[in-house]
Amino acid sequence: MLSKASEYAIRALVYIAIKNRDAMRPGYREISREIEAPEQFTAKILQTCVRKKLLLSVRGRGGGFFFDPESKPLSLIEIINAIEGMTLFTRCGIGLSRCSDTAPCPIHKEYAVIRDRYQQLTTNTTIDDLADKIISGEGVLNRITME
Amino acid sequence: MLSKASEYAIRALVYIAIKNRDAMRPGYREISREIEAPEQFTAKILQTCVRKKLLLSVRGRGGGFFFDPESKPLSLIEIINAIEGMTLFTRCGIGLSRCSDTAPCPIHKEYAVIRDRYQQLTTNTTIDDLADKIISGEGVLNRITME
DNA sequence: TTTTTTAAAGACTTTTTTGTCTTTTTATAT
DNA sequence: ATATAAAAAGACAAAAAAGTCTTTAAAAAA
Ligand code: FES
Ligand code: FES
Repeated sequence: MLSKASEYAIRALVYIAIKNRDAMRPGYREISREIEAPEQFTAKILQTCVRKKLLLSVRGRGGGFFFDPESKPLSLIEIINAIEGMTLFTRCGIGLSRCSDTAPCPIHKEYAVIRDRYQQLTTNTTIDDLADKIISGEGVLNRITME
Repeated sequence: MLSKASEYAIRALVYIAIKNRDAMRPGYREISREIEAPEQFTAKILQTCVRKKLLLSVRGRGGGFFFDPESKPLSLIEIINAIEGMTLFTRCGIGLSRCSDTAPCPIHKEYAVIRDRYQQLTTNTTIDDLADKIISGEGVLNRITME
């Protein structure tokens, strides 16, 4: 399971990508409101993303967060790695100090398949992919308007 | 990712199952040593398992932990549920306050497949299955002896 | 009955994660 | 220039998870 920080990061970056398409640069207040995340915690997580070069920001009036239009599509795994590292994808399923093909734990074979599929999913899915789904109405980023 | 407590619980119960086959009832000192887990923390987790009726124990000389030979095979998901609950299997992949098929987040479809496979794995795998693999040499429970 | 061995119980501590608050810096608008 | 609006920075606080310590209860052996 992802950390809350990673979850907030993904939701925030998707929201930013969506607004960027309309040439807008949202601030952390707006972002945190729209993704239902704590304001200052969201700000801190976005700072981390900027420091790790996943995202750009400008300060002062009219400032906010935005993506470099030149940069290549951002995969979810890059965000996860920036926020919490890669342990989710390398750790043993029952907590042995390391995962090993040659000295596997008793669920290694089955667990590794699932863990690898999750890694593939996060590697092959980009922020833009998710933004597309929100725009097309196939998905939502919050639980503000309920069915 | 499982909590450390769940990981220790699974390893501990597998070890107990193995020893029980030789009519032995290990104590938490032995168990924690063999699964490389903190002694008192292991004891606390085993207490929880006993309280939740996953396991039996006897105090005093010659006492220790053991399974009721009458009880049905114990699946990993029952242990996980006892220790940390079911949120791993019900939670939204990007942290929306609830997961929903009708108002899905943008990775719901793909994520739910993986999450459900993990649920199936933990539902269909029993402590005895894992004990079998240790006994047959197909798997290990610690990293004490390394290749 | 006393000693020994074991789990149970619960208070306590430490570490990690999550979250908040205040001040500083930077950019823009007036 | 000054005021305003925004992110950056960093100290701080709260909550959760992980782990430890001490005492109590129970069972069996001596
Ligand atoms: S050794 Fe446990 S998952 Fe690989
Ligand atoms: S709504 Fe996000 S995984 Fe189901």
